[in-house]
Amino acid sequence: MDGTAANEQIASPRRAPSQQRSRERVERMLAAASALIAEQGSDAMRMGEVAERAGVSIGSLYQFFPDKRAIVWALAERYTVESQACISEALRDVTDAEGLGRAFSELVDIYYGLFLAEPVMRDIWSGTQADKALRALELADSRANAAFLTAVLKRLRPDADPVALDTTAFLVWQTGEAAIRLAISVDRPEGDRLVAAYKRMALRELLDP
Amino acid sequence: MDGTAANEQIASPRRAPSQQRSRERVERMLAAASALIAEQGSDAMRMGEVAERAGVSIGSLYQFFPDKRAIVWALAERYTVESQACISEALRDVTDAEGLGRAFSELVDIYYGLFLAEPVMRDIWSGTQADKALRALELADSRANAAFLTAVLKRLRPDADPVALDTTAFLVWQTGEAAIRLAISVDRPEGDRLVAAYKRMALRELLDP
DNA sequence: TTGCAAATGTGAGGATTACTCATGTTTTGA
DNA sequence: TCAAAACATGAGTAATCCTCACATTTGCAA
Repeated sequence: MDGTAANEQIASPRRAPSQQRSRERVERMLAAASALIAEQGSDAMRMGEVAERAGVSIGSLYQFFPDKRAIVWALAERYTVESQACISEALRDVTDAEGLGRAFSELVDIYYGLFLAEPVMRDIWSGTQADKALRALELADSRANAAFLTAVLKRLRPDADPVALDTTAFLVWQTGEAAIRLAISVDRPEGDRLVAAYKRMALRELLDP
Repeated sequence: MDGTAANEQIASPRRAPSQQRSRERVERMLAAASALIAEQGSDAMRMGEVAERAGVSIGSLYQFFPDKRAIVWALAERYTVESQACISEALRDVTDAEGLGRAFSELVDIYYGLFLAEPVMRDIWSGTQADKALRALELADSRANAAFLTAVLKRLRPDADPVALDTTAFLVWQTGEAAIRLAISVDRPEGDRLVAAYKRMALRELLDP
């Protein structure tokens, strides 16, 4: 996993941990950051607090992370990799319209549940769009996820315009993330209704050219 | 990312300008902030720079704006008020499905154009979701805009479940904003395709229960 | 006009925080 | 064994938001 696509702009180089001891310490730093983001949000997260909670010095933090955003970025990348594997698997074996309907619905539920349950993910995807680099990561991630959808669509409709299918998949994915973000920021019952409505709308677009 | 903690919920109130002189100065402050946001983004905007460019002292800035966010908020509110009037007018006279189709398509184009043309708006709506208060404003704004759509839907389908119509309108609006945000962050031709695809998807949902 | 309170204007300085760097400690590998 | 590389430290630096004590201007009643 290179992940250099969105890394161009920031990337002050930092040493990667090569010893067992430092690898464990980096894990503690990430865990501390994750906990703090869950409690207060990434904006309110203080580097000194991360260091203190991880039981390391401020200097050690900067030994492995070039700046504050890099910590959030590292956490975001983990979720990204994890969820991409999940999506790839869910859509791999889809061969017909009904299968797509089932898989898509399931996928939306999984994402919705993930956002509801993971405060860090929630914060990262709804609270760091100000950051150009993270926004680029999100866009690249969204494109990659949409590509799985595109592949399925091409299998279902081999004669359709590939560019149109690509556009549809990208749109469906991006609006899906928006719908879920919306759903988690309102009351639970309304959120559930919104997610259900989104599924209907998106599936119609996916299944009917 | 920001210099100072924003742990407090809402900014403390500040005196509103009551004299002609101060009203003009506040205008200059907002104009300066707008220009700086257009140039560098709201995150990179420095209060000292705003003051200097407006030809006022730092203290004067804080006389009328409790903090940095308040300036961005004030600019955002202007656009909000303006666009709400536009939406209300566009949807007021819709009485049939065809009319809704036309009005909706037009509205999406207007929004798309606005986002493309106004760097400040672009920054505000894609770069301030980190801010809890601004996110709340955006949500309230979205709800208000969706309400215009709901009113139209109720006129077109008086027998349908009002809650379902409400959900549909809210979903369509929110995903529309997401689609447009996506469209302006990719290449122009792809953006145009995405907006067109969104229109198709949303209109199908709006017109067909 | 005059006087005075309220509104407005000012900018040096307080407070916070991301980040650096000189220096000390531990691990590696030959 | 020992030198070099990796790692650890935390006081200090720079940047920035925002305050506050004091100066100036404006509105307005006497």
